[in-house]
Amino acid sequence: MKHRVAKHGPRDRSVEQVADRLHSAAIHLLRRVRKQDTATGEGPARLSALSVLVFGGPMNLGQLAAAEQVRPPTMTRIVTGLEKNGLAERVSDSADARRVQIRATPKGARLMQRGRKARIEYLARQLAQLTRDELSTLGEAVEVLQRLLQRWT
Amino acid sequence: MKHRVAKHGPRDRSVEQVADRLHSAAIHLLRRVRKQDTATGEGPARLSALSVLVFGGPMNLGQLAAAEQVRPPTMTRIVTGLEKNGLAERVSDSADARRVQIRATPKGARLMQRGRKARIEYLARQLAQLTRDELSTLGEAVEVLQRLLQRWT
DNA sequence: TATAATTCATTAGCATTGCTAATTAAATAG
DNA sequence: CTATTTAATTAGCAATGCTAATGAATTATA
Repeated sequence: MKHRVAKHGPRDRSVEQVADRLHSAAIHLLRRVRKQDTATGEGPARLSALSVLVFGGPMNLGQLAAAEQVRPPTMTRIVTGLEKNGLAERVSDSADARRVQIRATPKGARLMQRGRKARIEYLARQLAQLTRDELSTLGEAVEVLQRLLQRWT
Repeated sequence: MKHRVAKHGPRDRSVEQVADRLHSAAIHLLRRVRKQDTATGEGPARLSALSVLVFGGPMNLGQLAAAEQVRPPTMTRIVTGLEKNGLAERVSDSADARRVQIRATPKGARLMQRGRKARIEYLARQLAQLTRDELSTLGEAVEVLQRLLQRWT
């Protein structure tokens, strides 16, 4: 027990410190990057859903809602907005008439690629200020995060 | 020139790769953490503004709007909401009657501390799955990010 | 098979949060 | 003393989140 306690105390504090800073950094990072996205003329929810459609392929409304961690009525409205702007379309499911397949249109895919490009280039311009070591650390950390997010409960 | 190009090509691709993944990871991280915050009964904009007040001290509405990167009318409404719930209050500025000082109430400070605690503990529980090395990498990366965000243009 | 229960999407209605334009009140400049 | 500028607010629009209720289709069951 003793060595467990001795290991746990400092470890936990460090974990919480990282957690706190990570949270803060994520907020401030996204707040800045988001401004780039306004150039597309679409809101964040639509862009995020469109991104899932473009990079993940067509899916049902319910699946899309789950992927975006949003309730179905919310996703209904997001998809309606995307459809209105010609970025996605509803396709009726032949097997089950209750379901609706949602898929990105070519226009939607183009907008997504463009927006993604602008966003990443903007971020990359900022990251270019880092030293090679710092960038390398950041790269490793992002991979750690990706793995963590995959098995997140 | 030649060695610059040789260094630049691969470097840029890597920067963009990190940028892309960083963006995605930040989005998904916050999306999950945000759900914890709903337990406070306050929306994200109010919690974020309250956080600035609690940890940064009282300030004018305009300053608060700038700190939160929103327009003054938006902040007016956020402050009104906080005030309605007894979490912050408006204090008239003695020097300049156009200005309004906003400050967190004790209740607001308590809610903030509690919310922050819950949020960080939640995040920390997830981070606790990481190895010591992974956590250390993440810790370093977060510091890199913090420095970068400070000198962000 | 006929009916009951479930599932998927939508509609309706509410609250929050972002914006711009216009307004009000106060301070400052000319 | 008037004109301009500045700080905050009000008014009004759009996007995004929610729950509850509805409609339509599928699946389970009596």
